[in-house]
Amino acid sequence: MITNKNCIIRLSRYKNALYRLQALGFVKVFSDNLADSVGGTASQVRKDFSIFGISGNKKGGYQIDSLLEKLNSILGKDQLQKVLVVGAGHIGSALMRYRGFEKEGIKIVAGFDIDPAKINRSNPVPILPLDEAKAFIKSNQIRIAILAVPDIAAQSALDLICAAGIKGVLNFAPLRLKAPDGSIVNNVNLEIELENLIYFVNVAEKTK
Amino acid sequence: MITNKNCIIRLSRYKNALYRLQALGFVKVFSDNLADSVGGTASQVRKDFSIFGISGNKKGGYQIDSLLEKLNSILGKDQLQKVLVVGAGHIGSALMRYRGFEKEGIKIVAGFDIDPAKINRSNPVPILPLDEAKAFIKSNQIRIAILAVPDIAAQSALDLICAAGIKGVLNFAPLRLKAPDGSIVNNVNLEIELENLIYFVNVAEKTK
DNA sequence: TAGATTGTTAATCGATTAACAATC
DNA sequence: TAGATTGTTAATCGATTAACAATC
Repeated sequence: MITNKNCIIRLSRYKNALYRLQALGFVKVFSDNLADSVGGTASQVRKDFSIFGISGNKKGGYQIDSLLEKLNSILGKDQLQKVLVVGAGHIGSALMRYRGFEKEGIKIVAGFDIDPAKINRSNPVPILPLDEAKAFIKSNQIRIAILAVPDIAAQSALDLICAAGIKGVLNFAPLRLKAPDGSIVNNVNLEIELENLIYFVNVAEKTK
Repeated sequence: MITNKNCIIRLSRYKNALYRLQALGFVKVFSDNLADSVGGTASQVRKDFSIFGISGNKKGGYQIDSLLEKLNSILGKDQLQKVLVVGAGHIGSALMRYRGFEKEGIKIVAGFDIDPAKINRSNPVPILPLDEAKAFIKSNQIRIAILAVPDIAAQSALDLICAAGIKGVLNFAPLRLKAPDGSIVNNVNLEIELENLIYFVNVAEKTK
């Protein structure tokens, strides 16, 4: 099955839109409606669904509840996803306290840091010494981590957690990391996001 | 000039790579080297440059310092970019304290919140009442903002700051906002980033 | 000069969109 | 039935890559 990142992101958006439609009392949806809700085309909605073998009714559109079941299953949302945060600095701490993940079935189960002053085992999300990460990852079978450590520490922290069993990492350090074999690293680069925004704002300003 | 977001992101990466090469003592660079540093192809490097009329020497590659000058000018890095943060919750506060923007010439000049308890005018980055945002934006001519408020407040906060003169917004609220005319909204959706990662980790697991 | 590298055009690749037969 | 919507194939679009003449 050939799928690109954008396609999967659209599945997430469809899912979110479907929950909103469901909350409004809708029971079924047409590719047309769904396209409007996420800002795409009806063609693309049907195409995306067909890639995953999701089918509707030739005239009646799609049942929202069964569509949600299928999307949730594809997106791995039929089980709670345990995630850990490496780095308890500003960004890492904010993510540990962020409440938005819960409703998506994502639970941050622990944070890790090398700084002894940051350790706090009685926190709602306990902050543990990085030394203990390996054992924790193995015994809790964690596969996903958020990396929010200083640039200089990022590669070694990545290597450490991947060696312990982490398979997917969301990296906030603004540098390109070498993903160990068998692991995936996605990047959130805030500096580059802002630079990008500044570029397009400048362009819009000039062409005005 | 037709440019897509990916192309501009690559320009940022070239810039960052060039600073690293410069720090290592290099004076010139070939499209080949640069491609290696950012994980692209030499063709694409030359193509990207040609889009912006950047030329090198037929045999001698590119002078790093003059190349950096050109990239910095394109990316608007020849002047300090003043940015404000709307929402002084976990994420907003973390961004205000984040030191990584400075080295990119991006300065967070103020935060805004509706909660009187969050107001702190003597903070290194002062946190002001949202009421004052309009006057602040106008008198300081701010064009870029980071939006980190609860979902429910996001659209109205966006409308408010855009009406005051904000042209580009980096939005952290995980919902699709309607950008007022003349303004650009880019989204950082952490829930969707994690969902995406989880999907690809699951796929890798299955196909193994 | 010979060899190497650029700059640009052409070819390829992949993703999106349009079209339409199937069908409820 | 007539009309509307899906599912899929074909066409289009845009971005990336390859190729190569120009040239240092």
